[in-house]
Amino acid sequence: MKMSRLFAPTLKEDPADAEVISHKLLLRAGMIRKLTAGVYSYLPLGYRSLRKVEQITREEMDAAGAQEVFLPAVQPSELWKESGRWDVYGPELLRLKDRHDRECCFGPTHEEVITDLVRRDVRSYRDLPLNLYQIQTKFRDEIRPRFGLMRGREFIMKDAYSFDATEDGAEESYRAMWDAYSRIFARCGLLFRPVEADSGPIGGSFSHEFMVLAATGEDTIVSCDTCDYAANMEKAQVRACEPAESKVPGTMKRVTTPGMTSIEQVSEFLNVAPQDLIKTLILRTESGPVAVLLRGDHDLNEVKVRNLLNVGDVELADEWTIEEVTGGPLGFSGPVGLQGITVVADQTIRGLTSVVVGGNEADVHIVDVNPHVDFQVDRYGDLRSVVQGDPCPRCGGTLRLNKGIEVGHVFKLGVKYSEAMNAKFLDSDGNEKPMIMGCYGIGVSRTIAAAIEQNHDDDGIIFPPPIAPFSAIVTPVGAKDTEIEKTAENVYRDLWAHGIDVLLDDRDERPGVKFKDADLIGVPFRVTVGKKSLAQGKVELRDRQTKEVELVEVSRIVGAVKKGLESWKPIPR
RNA sequence: CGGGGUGUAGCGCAGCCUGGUUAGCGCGCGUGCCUUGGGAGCACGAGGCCGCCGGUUCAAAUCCGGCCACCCCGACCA
Repeated sequence: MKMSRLFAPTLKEDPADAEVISHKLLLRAGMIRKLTAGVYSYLPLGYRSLRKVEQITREEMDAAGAQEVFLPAVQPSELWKESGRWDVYGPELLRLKDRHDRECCFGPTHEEVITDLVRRDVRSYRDLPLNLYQIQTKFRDEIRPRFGLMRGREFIMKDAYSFDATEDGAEESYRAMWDAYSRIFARCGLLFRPVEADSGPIGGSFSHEFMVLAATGEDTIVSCDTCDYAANMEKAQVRACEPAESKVPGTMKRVTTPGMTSIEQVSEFLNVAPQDLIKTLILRTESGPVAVLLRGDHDLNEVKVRNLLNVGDVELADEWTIEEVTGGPLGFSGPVGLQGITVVADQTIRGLTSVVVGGNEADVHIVDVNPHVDFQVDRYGDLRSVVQGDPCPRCGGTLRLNKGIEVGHVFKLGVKYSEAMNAKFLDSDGNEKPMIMGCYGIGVSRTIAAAIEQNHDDDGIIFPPPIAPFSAIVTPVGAKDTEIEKTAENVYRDLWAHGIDVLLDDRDERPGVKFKDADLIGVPFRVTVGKKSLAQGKVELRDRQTKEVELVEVSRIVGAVKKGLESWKPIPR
């Protein structure tokens, strides 16, 4: 492709409405343009990159035994009512009406459609296992789309669905997808980590998220520095700790703490460490209010509370509820003397003695309080979020926190949809059973954004070659010079003939402009054809990632570019 | 949906508070000259429903009201 004909409008300045780096660079590099909030057009460069991610995904999905299909984007409400999600999904589901006033939606996901498809034609265990996937546009009407391709409303997703006759088979399908995903992201040239994720009410450890490591990621990944334990923040377990030896309990005392409502304030005012405070959070749940006790320096993990209490949703209670439940105002809640409310405590509390708690009265805290002596706890559990340096729940090593971007999710669905939608098969024993399902998603467009978040510098994008729109660019520089132009053209044709996606910057621009654009759009290798080196029969090969320049004889440039592309490795930055 | 902010040329912005000739600047775009190893220089030029609707006024980009769009923070996010 010749640059003079390429539709890639690059920008010198950051567009005002872009906040994160991938969004800015995608716009500046002329890869995408916004149509409306959370909805983007892919220009040639953006679409080429997208297609490369798609192609890698296809190859690995096919290799893993999955088959590609293409399902409708517009779906009838009947299917969603059958699965029960029409009423549950909420405003994120884009609902439409056709001319006959029939309700439809634009698919945010395809469990309903695929389950319907499979139940019609799959009757026997002999037809299982089956794994079908598609790459398609999804629409989720997010409350607040942001960050360009990172969280659009319309986006490209690869979604796969597996159907198995047995639990073992379902686990095997899951494993195959897990492996395929690892290969896909590795082949894309990305640094990533599969992490355990909370699987919600279905239970089990059958959910993993694939996280691209990037300092700007929105999600926090917890990983062990000794073993391969890795989980997201919601799921990461805190290693059970031994109860402390019971010291001789002191006698609790009420003290005045005027206006001291936060842990920091109380800690400073009474001159005690936050670790010696207990914070008492009042939560509202569908089965009434609950008091949760945490050590002062720890943070609540709502998912863990939901799982322990087996409730659907929890939220922090408002002032009014707190006053009703504890008798005191917000900021002074404590477990001593609490009546008629379930008290659950993080396991860490078990080991504490002589702590400070709220007095359930304005401007009052209580010091020298001892669990089990001065108050009772109904249930203990792991209720806090992991912090950097916590011991690994598996091996005792040290846990580290890193930022990441979720690009893939593998999930064991079980029989949720097959039962609701009557997707059954006849087993070898003659019994009708629901199929066991799994679903597996990759945010294809988000992967591009994540790749940029992970790989960029001040000059622009540093695309890993497998997903770069073009692998190389030939840049003739210097005054109009027939020999330079001719050599550049020949090198370009040569690279092209050897199957390398190559650009020729044939624009009548000054060298600086060409260099800036090549860097901005992230072409992995640049072949500069200029006067100085050409006098020795050589051209320059520059690595976008390392910025290293190598002088190469014109006749050897194809080999040098190929070698560079093949030996490319992601560098943590 | 709550809080904050912004809509003026393709992009980035000034002008608005304190209404008044022809609405500016930088980049980009076109033409010419010149220049050519990291976003050059000069000259000329094209390009505007000043977000939309209504109101106040002799007069509105500017003041008032309504609406719309977009961005940020929060709640939310297979």
